[in-house]
Amino acid sequence: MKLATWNINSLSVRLPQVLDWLAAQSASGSPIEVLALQELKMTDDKFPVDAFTAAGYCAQWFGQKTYNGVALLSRTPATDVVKNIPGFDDDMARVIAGTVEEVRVIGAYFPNGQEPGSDKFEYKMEWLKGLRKWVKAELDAHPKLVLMGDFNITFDELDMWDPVGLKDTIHCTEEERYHLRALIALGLHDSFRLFKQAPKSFSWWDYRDFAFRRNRGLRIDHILVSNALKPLAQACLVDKLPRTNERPSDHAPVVLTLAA
DNA sequence: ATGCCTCAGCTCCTGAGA
Repeated sequence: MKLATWNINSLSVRLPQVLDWLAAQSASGSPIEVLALQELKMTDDKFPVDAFTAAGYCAQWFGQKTYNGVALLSRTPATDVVKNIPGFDDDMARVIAGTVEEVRVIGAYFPNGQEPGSDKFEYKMEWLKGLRKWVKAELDAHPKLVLMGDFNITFDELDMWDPVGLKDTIHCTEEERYHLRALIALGLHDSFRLFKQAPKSFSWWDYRDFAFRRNRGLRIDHILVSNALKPLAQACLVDKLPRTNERPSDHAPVVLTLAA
């Protein structure tokens, strides 16, 4: 069973690439069972549900005008769908959760935070606290759980192209990483680091300055698995191929393979 | 310190992203 997360930075622009990628994965013999998308940047009425149905996917979505917006695609229907964090008042569409094949899947677009000390950074910290409280309850109810998405946080220097120059900048501050480790402490694991990875492995590269070609990126898109799922994890990879497309998203998809 | 790029929208500039 393959699960993936991808911040596609406008679904209107990237829909053909998403469909191509899903088709290519299926053609390779192991289709993506669940795909979490972030940054749809569209209202719910614009969501291309027919295109995904035709591609063999069920869809749940939670859109918003201009910014944010998340979706959960799955080959079998998702049940018990939740949008945003229960109990956390939020006017941004950032979270969608559902149960697929007995696995609780949470797809999330974490706040960017803009700059340490800013209002947006404070919002990010409050959002992270709200998320943690809810994920703790979700884990109690669903031991087989995956939390994946665009976290907008690096774990450590391995996730940074320039650990010195980017020290304490947004996505790389101690305060953000504290919250990321607190999520891990609930009983989750960074599936990417369960496996040997090439040095300088990233999931996002700035559009500017030929950052992708120079591999100047960050690893900010993650797939966390619960204790119960950890023994089933077989591989976790960043698929950089879609980042070489014409008009790519600035993020690449991350793919986790779980034993059946 | 800023632009470098990309996207959406109150669209020929601005805000935001990361």
